[in-house]
Amino acid sequence: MPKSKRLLALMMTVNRKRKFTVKELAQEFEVSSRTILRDLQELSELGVPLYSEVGPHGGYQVLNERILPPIAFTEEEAIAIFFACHALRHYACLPFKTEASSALSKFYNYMSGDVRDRIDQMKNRVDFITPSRHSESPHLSILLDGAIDQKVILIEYESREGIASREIQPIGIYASNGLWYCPAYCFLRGDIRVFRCDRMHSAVHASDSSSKPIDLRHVHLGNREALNKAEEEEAILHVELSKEGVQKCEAELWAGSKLHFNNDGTGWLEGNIGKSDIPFFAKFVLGLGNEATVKSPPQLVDAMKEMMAKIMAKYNFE
Amino acid sequence: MPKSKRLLALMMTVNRKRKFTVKELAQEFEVSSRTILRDLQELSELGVPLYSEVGPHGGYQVLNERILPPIAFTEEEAIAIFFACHALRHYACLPFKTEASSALSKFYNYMSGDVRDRIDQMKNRVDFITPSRHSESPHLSILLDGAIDQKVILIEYESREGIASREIQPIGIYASNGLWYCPAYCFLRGDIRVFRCDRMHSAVHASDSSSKPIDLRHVHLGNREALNKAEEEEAILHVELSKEGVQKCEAELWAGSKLHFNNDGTGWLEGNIGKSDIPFFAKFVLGLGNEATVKSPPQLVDAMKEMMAKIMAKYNFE
DNA sequence: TATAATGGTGACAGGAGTTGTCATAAATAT
DNA sequence: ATATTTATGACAACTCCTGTCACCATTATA
Repeated sequence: MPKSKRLLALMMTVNRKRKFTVKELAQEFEVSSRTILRDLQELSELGVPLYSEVGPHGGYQVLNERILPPIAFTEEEAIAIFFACHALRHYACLPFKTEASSALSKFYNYMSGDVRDRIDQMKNRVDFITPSRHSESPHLSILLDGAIDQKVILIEYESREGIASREIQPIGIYASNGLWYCPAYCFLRGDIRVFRCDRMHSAVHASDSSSKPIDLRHVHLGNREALNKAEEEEAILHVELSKEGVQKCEAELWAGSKLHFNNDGTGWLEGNIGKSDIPFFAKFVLGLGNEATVKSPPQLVDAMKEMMAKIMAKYNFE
Repeated sequence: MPKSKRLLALMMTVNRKRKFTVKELAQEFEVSSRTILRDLQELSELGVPLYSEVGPHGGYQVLNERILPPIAFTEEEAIAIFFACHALRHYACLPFKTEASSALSKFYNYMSGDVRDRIDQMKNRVDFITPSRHSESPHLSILLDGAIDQKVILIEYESREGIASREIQPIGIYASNGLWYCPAYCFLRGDIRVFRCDRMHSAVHASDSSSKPIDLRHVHLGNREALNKAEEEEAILHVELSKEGVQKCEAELWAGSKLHFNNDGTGWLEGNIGKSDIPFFAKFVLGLGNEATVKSPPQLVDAMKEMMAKIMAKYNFE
């Protein structure tokens, strides 16, 4: 193999096996150790962060960083990647240790001149907005670890009733509307619940004397909904929606599976809801104003009336 | 210069000048044309999409794609980039011609094994969710072009009053909550307005006999708000919020500048609003239920009462 | 139609750069 | 001590890279 090709191949190999010896590579590439040594020095000069230790159990290592081999991106692709990463700046917290901005600036700097110009032109003209949040979610990494490695996490969680300790086994984390959520198996309830990450005052690996992890490897963000136990008494939700009502509902995550469309843009919500969720839906439907008409359950209409009565009362007497 | 280094340098040069002749490069690199020809063939084999035309004014060209030189990313950075791009899959429409998925799969495939494993582990455990929308926004590219090149765009826009033609000069586009918006100077109103891109039934460059572009180069997504003319009669909004109310308001884009916090997590909304926006705020505050108390303006309270009366009526007589 | 500009290919000799071998050194784990 | 491993220099052998030349094909332009 000619040297120019060997160097590129070496670059990939070296990234694959992060630790290796000169001899090993020499055999793999069918050249002498001396040659590999010379090659590694060249890679080093090209920017591959190599580190070596002499002695038994010594050898070469690639530090921290990985070299991405030359990749062909179309201009559009490069720009799409840029703005996707750019969008992450709206998040106060991310589950990755690094800031996305460091990756972004590397990417930007390596881009050829005209793509960079194009990006500069677009920078203030395109954005993916996420509401920026007041509250922080510092425990994302540990929750994600727990989800990947099937570990039990002990959290202090602030719910409406106050702060309490809970043992949970995370299924994953997701950001929606600028807030981080963590669906997890709750050992207290014996079921899957969604927790808001910014309401966790602390989160640690629950190692000693605590609940044993259960097998949730097959449960992930994509399929967790199907697994919710239906313990609670349910009611059938049926709400007719105007066109504007449909558009507002599309913004709601929970509505995804319940929302149906007519051809003219109007639609309706239909599905089972827990009776304990009725206050939530009452507020929501009230916010839709005249764009929604509740057909069922009657309890929901009652809840709305009650809520309106309270509001009325507030403004009449204040 | 040894060949291995020349190839890398050539890769960059070729990306910089997208069109070039063999002779040109031969002089630049101080080698013969024959060598350059051989080198270019090798680059081609390495994946650089080169295209050549013979004859006068012919020469080499790099097609569409650019080669990113080898970049060193830390594992965390690579992962952050991956998930940022991954998040774009929630969007039905993007202003980039390419799908983000093609860039993503390239990126993924070139990644070294263990980073890929790590990503696979995280794939179903981390997500940035954006509500997926029913409506399409096919005119994003043309709007973005208009914003960058200061062009007037003729759109057919569906507002509450029906469909009408309008001439606008876009300032930029942004996605929020899965919907695309386009702040633009509206020649009809003589002011900056925000349009929803999915309500544009068509969008074309307005070339003939139409309004001339005005100079909006200094106006962009970051500063457009300061430039809104305050023509309309305004009212002072003041709404007190419970803790839960604050959290709901944080999700609203418009609330950013109006939302204030108390130390205990409660807060209030304060700021000027146009009187024509009162119906909007009425619905919004109603959706907050008991979590909000309107202090001002009185017209807002009236609007809420009226709305509640309508809703009440609906359920009493149906 | 001729001409010049451009890419494309094959052959070949000379030589630049690459390679393997050997010697030697230094560090370190067992 | 000994084995393992990186590190460096020198030098001959030799690979493969390079330039030159010859020739062809295509195409814009005079």
